[in-house]
Amino acid sequence: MRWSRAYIPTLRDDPTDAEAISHKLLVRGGFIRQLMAGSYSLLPLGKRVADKVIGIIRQEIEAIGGVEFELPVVHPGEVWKRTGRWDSVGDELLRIKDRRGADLALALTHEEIFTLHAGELASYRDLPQLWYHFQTKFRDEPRAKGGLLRVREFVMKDSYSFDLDTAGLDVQFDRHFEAYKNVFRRIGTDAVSVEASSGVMGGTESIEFMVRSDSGEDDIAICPACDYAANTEKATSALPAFGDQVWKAPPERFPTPGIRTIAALQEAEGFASAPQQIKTLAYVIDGQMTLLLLRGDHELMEQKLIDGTGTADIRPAHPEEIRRALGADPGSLGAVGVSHLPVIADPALEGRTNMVTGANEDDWHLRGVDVARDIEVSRWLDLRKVKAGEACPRCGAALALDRVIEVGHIFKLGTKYTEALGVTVLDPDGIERLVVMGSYGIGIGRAVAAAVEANHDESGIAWPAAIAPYEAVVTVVKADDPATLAAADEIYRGLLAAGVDVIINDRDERPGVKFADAELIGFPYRVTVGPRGLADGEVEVMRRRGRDKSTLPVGEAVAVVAAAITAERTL
RNA sequence: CGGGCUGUGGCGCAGCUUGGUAGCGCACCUGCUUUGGGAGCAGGGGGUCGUCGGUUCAAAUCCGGCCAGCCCGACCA
Repeated sequence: MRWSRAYIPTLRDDPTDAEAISHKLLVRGGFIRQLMAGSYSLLPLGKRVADKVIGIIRQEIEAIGGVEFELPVVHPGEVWKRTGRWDSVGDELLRIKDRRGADLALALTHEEIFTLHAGELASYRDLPQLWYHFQTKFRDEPRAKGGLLRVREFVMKDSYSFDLDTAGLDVQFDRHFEAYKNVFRRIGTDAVSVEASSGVMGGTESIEFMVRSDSGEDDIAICPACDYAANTEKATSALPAFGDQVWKAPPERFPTPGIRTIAALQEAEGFASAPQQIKTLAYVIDGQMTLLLLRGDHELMEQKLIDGTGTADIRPAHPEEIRRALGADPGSLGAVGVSHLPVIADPALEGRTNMVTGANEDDWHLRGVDVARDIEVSRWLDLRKVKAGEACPRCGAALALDRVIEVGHIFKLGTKYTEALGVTVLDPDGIERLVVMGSYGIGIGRAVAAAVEANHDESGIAWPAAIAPYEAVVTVVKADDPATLAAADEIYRGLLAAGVDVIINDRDERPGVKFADAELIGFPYRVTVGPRGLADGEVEVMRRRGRDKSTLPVGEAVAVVAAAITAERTL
């Protein structure tokens, strides 16, 4: 490609609306432009990178037996109604009507439609199957942000496995796990796999692939000593036993005028350190007011509540509701003596005695509470958010918390969708069996952004060769000098002939501008051809990563660069 | 959805308080000089000031509605 014929609109300044590094660099480098909130056009460079990522994913999924489809983006609402997601998903699903008034939905994901097609499977002999495609999804996120990191419209690779039983699903799941590790390594991200919540997808087990970045929106707990790693939506930790002093008497009321917070109570009373308090939260779950109990210094992780109760219909109770149900305002609540409401308690409270909690009367608290004796717990459920430094549940080492970007997610779906849509096959005994499914996604744009987050420096992006928009740039120092241009052109053609994806910067610009653009865009190799070097029969080769330069005889440049790129391409 | 903020040429911004000929830097075009790390000089092109309405002799500027975008939070496969 000749730069003079390409469309590469680079910008000198960061766009004002960008925060994330990948957002700034992708816009400045001329890879993407925003159309509206959460919606980006890929410019030619962005398209080339995305295509290379797609190519790598395609290779890896084909390698584990995947066959490629392409499913529509506009779906009949009826299918989404049959699986129940028309109602359960909410406003994220963009609904439209056609001219006849029929309900349509924009694809949020493609479980429904792939499962529908799987209805043609008839025999166990047809299984296993592994189907995938690259297709646009639209999710009407309330708040898009971070450039390509969190958008409303995006292309995803999603694959779906169909098996006769869970053993088959396990095999396909494990194969995806390996394939995903390969993909993320090849695109230059050091992705870690973590246990995850399955959210509204349903299913029994799921693993997320995470890339560390301050621009991320998820947190993971990761053990430095063993292989434990989990999304904080799911992570747990081992807590040391708390040495409570025994209090034999029944709970005792004591006045706490004006005290409404755990911190204030800890401040006021020596016997009420935060871990000695019971935090009481009032939530409305599926319309039912419920008390949630946590240790005073612990925080609620709402996703655990959703996963544990099996409903996403949860919200904190309003102050009026609380007053009506308990007779006190938040800050003075407790579960002692409460029998008319369900009480869900975190296991960190199990067996604790001599604790402090609200008395359900403003300005009064109770001390000497024995959880087992004084509180009617209807259900124990891990609800707390893990904190950095707590002990790994497997090996006891201190857990670290990292901010990450979710770049891939694989789910064991089971029969949720095949059951809803009636997808069965006959097994060897002629018995009808529900097909067992898995689903596996990678967001292409997010993977590109994550690769930038992981591969950049102060002057721009430093793409891994495998996904760079071009693997090399030939920079013509003096484009209006025929001899220089001719020499550069010869190297350019030589690289093309050697199979290198190369662009020649033949524009009549000052060298500094061309160097800066090359580094901003992040081509892995730069060959600089100028009159000064040519006078000595030399050109300069610079590797983007590390920016180490070397001077080579003109005649050797093609072979050296081609060899270096060939080696890096397959890393 | 709650809170904060912003819409002025392709990009980044000033002008708005105190109404009166729309301005700066970058980018772009022409010429000359320059050319191995974001050149200099000279000349030039380009803007319904987000949008609709109101106030006024007069609105980028004051008032109101709407729209869009950004940030924090809630939310999120």
